[in-house]
Amino acid sequence: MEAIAPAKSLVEKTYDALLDAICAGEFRPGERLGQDEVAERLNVSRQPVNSAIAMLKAQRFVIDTGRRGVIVAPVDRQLFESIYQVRSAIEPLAVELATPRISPEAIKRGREIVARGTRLMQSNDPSGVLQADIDFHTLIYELSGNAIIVDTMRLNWQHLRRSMGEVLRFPGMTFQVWKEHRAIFNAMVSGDAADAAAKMRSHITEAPRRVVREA
Amino acid sequence: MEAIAPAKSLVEKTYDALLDAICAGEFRPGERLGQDEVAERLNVSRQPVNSAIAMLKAQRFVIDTGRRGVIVAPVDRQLFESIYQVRSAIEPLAVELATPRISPEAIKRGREIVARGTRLMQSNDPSGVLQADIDFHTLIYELSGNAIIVDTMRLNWQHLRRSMGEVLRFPGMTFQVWKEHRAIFNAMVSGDAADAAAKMRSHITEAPRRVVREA
DNA sequence: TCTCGGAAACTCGTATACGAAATTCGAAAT
DNA sequence: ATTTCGAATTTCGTATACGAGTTTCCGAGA
Repeated sequence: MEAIAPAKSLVEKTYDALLDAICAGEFRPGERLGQDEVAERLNVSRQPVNSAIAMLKAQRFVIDTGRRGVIVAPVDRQLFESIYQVRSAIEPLAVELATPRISPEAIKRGREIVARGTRLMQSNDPSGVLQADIDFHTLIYELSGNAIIVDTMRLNWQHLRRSMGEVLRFPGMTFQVWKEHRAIFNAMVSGDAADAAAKMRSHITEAPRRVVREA
Repeated sequence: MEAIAPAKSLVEKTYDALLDAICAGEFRPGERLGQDEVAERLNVSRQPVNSAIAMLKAQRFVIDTGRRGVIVAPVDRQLFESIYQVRSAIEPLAVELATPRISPEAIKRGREIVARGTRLMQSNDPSGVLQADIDFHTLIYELSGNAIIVDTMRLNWQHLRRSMGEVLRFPGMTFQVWKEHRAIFNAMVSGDAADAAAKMRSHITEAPRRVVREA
């Protein structure tokens, strides 16, 4: 029952590869992204690379220097804070919308994610925990039935991956967070949307305080 | 004191032209968008058109048919509702953030927009009123100092333009709305962020009820 | 040694070319 | 008249080519 593979174009593959490389920190902030260089690395012509970079530019992952191509955008504390401000408003909404739409399969999947996150916490696997964090929140976005939330937050999480890659300790990297995830999800399962949303609100509001703060 | 013109590339110009044409309803939903056709119409080669369409695809303004190019996305009531759900969360936040950052020039500009919107209401100019509506909310996004809000809502308003182009009466097309705008802005000017945010919340929550509802 | 000028090399944006997939259209068969 | 099969046409995705603007580099002059 796999959704049919849409046969990605080279532009899409290039975009995905670049975005992932940037967010995983394989390209350093400020580093120049040459089209020839990327094209050779991915074994495509410059044409798909040019298109992909245009999209990354519109999404603030790279910056146009005006003269010779683009550079990887610096990791911006302002952007990080902007995203958390937005999350403080969007996440509780997503929970409200998702709670009455939760399904047995979703419950199963949610519990699996919480268990996985908690387990990876114990085995001290930062990137695994981050992925579980993303998965947990993305599950809620998808359950919300709101396509705008899904799309918007997908991009925002990519930005967050960058910020969190810089510091080893990130908001999801504590036991407290996974206790909160569990509590939020339990409230959702029990159908108490208001309680779940309130728990989510404080979850997000407290999260940035847990990050090491630096200019 | 004009910001220097960034010398837009053909890709950007093509993207802007296509987006505006789609949102203004010049291309009908479901209509095929041929690259050659667009290229000729804008006097550019297919290359910038291809890039621009790739971006529009990622932003849901056009849909890939898989076989021969793309079609203009149908105006989707679900999308409209999703955006209003998001706005119900984002707009009050934007007001909270913007209120303590308001400047004398911003006050001047805000009053000008409200006056213009009210005036165009009276002269029965729907597209002018819509533009004033967009301007009013965009001013608040910009004052919020939150780049994510600015970027996200710019795209969302383009989607809304499409929805509202379908129905002659849209949420901004009533006197009540402009009375509310004025009240919100006055609360912001007086520095009462909580009151302004509350007023904005009900402004957004009530708005969709004012639109003619149709499948 | 340091500065300056200009030529060579690089890199990007855009145009054009090419191959593959899909659609269209017409002719032959029923 | 209708259906079917395949060749011609259309159109896209991607590669390659080209022109313009920048940067780099090196040698001449101070």
